[in-house]
Amino acid sequence: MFYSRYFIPTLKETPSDAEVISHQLMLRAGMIRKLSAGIYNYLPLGLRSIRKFENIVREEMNKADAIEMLMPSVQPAELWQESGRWQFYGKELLRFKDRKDNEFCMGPTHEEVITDMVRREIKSYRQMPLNFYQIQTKFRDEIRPRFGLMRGREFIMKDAYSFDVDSAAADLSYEKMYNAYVRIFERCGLKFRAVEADTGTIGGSASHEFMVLAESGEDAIVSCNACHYAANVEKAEVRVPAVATSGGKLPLEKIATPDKKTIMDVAAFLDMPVESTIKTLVCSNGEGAFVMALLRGDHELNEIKLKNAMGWDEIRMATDEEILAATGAPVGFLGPIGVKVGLPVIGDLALNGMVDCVIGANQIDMHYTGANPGRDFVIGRSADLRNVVAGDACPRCETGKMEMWRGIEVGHVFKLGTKYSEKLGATYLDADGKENTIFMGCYGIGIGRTVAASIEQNHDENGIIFPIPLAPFHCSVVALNPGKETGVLAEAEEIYFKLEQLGLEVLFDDRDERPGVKFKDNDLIGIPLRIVVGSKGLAEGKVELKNRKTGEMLLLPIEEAISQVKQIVDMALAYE
RNA sequence: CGGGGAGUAGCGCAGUCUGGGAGCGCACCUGCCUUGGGAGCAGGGGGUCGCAAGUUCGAAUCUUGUCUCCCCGACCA
Repeated sequence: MFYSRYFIPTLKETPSDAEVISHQLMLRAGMIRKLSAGIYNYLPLGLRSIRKFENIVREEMNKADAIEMLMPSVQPAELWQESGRWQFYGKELLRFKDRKDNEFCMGPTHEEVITDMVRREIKSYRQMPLNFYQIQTKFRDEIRPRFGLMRGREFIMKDAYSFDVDSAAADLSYEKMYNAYVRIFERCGLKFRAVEADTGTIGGSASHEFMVLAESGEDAIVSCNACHYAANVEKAEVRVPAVATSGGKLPLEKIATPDKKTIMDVAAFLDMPVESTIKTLVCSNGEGAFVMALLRGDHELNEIKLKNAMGWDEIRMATDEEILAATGAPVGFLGPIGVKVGLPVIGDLALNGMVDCVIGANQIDMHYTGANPGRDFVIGRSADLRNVVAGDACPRCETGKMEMWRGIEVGHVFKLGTKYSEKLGATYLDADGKENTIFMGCYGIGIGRTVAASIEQNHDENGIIFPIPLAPFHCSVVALNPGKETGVLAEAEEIYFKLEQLGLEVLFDDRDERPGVKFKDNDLIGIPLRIVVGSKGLAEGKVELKNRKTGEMLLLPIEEAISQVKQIVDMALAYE
């Protein structure tokens, strides 16, 4: 590609509304431009990277026996009403009507559409297993789009849906996809973790998220430093603590704690370690049900765990007014002793080993000391309710300690079971002629998000450092002073054609610009390898080869520079 | 949806408090010059000051309304 005839509108200054580094660099490198909140134009350079990733995904999906197809982005409301998600999905689903007043939505995902197709076409166990995928534009009317391609409203996604005769067969399909995902992200040269995850609104029995590790990641994840256990903190299990049954020594005593409403204040006021305090939180399912949750003072409530423990669909912290009504006590001094009858009390597992604690007295400006679970108050039930923290013991192995990371969720695989096939009536006849419900799985990869994540993980002060498999071009040829040194331009052009003949994707910087401008642009847009052709080197028959990632710079004979580029690129693209 | 901030040239911003000429840097165009890390000089083009209404002799500036965008939170594959 001749740079002078291409379109790469780079920016010297950082646009003020870009927060994270990948967003800033994609704008500066001329890869994307914003059209509206969370909606972007993919400029030529950005599209090239996106296509690179799409093709890796496509190859690995095909290898894993998934079949490509394409579904519409506009979907009829009827299907969503049938699955029940027309009500459940909320404002995130962009809805509209056509001229005949029929209702439609922009597809945020395609379980309904694919299941509809399958129920019409699949009648026999002989037709399965099946796995359909597509790479397509989705729309989700996010409350707060941000971070450029990382969380857009319109975005490109690869989604796949598997159909199997039973749960065991579905497990195999799931495993195939999981392995394909590992290959995909390994091929891109990204540092990532596959973690156990909550299934959220999609539902289903099990799921893993694929997380690209990056400081700016929106998710907190943990992994064991000894075994393979890794999970999103939303889901990460706590090792059941050994129960100390020694019992409390101190008597229960009510003490005035004027105005001490937070755990830190109370602990400091009473000169007690925070670990000896119990905090009391009240949550609501939003439909009038409440629960009192007890945690060790320094622990953090995991709302998803509590929601799942209660079997609720929704959860939120209760408001101050609701708490007063439900418990009869003001926020800041809540406790389980003498609480209103009928309010369920659930305690975190960590409480089992605690003795002589500080706990709210359910009365303004009062706390109890010497409180002991079991002796002084009853915990209705015990469950894992808290967030895992770094250094916690691994729930799966004996020796491991948990490490914490930030991650960007780029892929998610779900075992759906029969959730959608049942609602939509997707069934088949087995060998005995008996009707059964199809078992499903669904598998997503954020295409644009992965490209953004790769930038988040690979950049320096000069710009993007693309891994070769995702780079818009493998290498560039920079002709120095082409306007004046016509010999240089001709020689550089020849090198450019030779590289292209080797099957390499080359950006030929033939612009009549000063060298500094070209170097800056080349670094900014993240071309992995750069050959500089100048009159001085040419006098000795040499050109300069620079590696964007390592910064290594070599003065080499022309043919050698060409063969080295070829070799480096081939090595980076090889995968097995 | 709650809290905070911002809309002035393609980008980054000043001007607004205290009403009266629409400005600066980068980018762009022309010429000269320069050519290994975003050069220099000279000349030039480009803006309904987000939109609407109001106050005023006069509004980017004051008032009211409205739209959009950004940040934090809640929410969210």
